[in-house]
Amino acid sequence: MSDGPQPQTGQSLLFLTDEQLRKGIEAMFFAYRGFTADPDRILEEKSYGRAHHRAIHFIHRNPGTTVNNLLSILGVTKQSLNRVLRTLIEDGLVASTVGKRDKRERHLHLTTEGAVLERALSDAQRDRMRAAYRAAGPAAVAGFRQVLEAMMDDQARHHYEAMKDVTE
Amino acid sequence: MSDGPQPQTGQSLLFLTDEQLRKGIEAMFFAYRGFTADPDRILEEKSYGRAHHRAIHFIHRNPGTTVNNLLSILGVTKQSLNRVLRTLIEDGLVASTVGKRDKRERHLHLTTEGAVLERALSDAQRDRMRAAYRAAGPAAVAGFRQVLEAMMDDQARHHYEAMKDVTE
DNA sequence: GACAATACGTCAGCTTTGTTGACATTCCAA
DNA sequence: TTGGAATGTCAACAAAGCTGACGTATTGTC
Repeated sequence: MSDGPQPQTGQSLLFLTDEQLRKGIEAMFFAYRGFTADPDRILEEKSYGRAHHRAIHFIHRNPGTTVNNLLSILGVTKQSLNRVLRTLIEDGLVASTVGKRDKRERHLHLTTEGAVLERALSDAQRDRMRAAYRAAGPAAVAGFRQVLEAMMDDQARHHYEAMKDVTE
Repeated sequence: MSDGPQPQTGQSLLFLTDEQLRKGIEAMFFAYRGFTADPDRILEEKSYGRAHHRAIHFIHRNPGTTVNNLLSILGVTKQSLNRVLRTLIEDGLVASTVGKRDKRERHLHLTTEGAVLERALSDAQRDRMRAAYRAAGPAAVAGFRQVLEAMMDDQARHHYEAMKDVTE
């Protein structure tokens, strides 16, 4: 209602029609499938799943993170994360060390072997992302990131921003 | 390695660094969670899942589609789709009619009740998408769509484009 | 020192949604 | 007309999410 066709200055609001939004929705669906396809192939060989990938990715990004912190980043229950984490630790990809200051905490790191898998998964996913970025160009990429950030929940955006400035 | 800092003409290739790509990957992950959050809440009340949402969405977009066609759009096995479809048919949201020309085929439509749920889900998802679009602006939206399209598999892009011109 | 709160791990059981394999029906072409 | 291909259904199983309950070690507080 509030977005009726008010004659707008120059740049019209045509990009906010239901039809345009629907296409955006479908683009997200199809693109996300492409986004996960390449790592999925690698994971399948090792009989891991997407959950393992997510854990590995964020442990890599936040080395030494605690289980609780990882939980809130991933937005799953601890039972669910624990199952994944246990297999990764058993398989020697992730190391869990007792906290120095607080001995209740476990700090998570990738082992050398874990870092190898992380690199393989990351490379596969980045290759596709790079091709898409290159095809679309820098201006499109900026817009892409802007829209995605606006689509996040507040909590997710917080995590996202927190990791942003690791290397910036 | 291949994207070392080669001095580029004007517009640098800084947006293709591993770090930038990694942020794009994380943006996709967090944004997709937001993207599905609102419909998920509605679905939970009716004890349906995301798979039901996808089926309803694409049946709405391609009324009269066959099971096989829906299969190739959704990219799952027919057994998986069948379970979802069966509950939707039992619950009276989807109508399945035997094909006239080919009696092996089943043509799928939303019932009135199905269309009501589709609308509710669609509205919820579009609201978030609209807010993100509005916040980012038309230029960003164009870039967003460009990058997503470039990220799709060929087959997905084909389906995406095929549905594009329904109303254009 | 007693006791509540925190961080983590685990067990049991359930749901959704993906998989493979077997099977019925229908169409088409040799 | 008959055998193979295509379409869709049923059965059983696996991955990965969830809730709830409980145990243990540690921390911090009264």
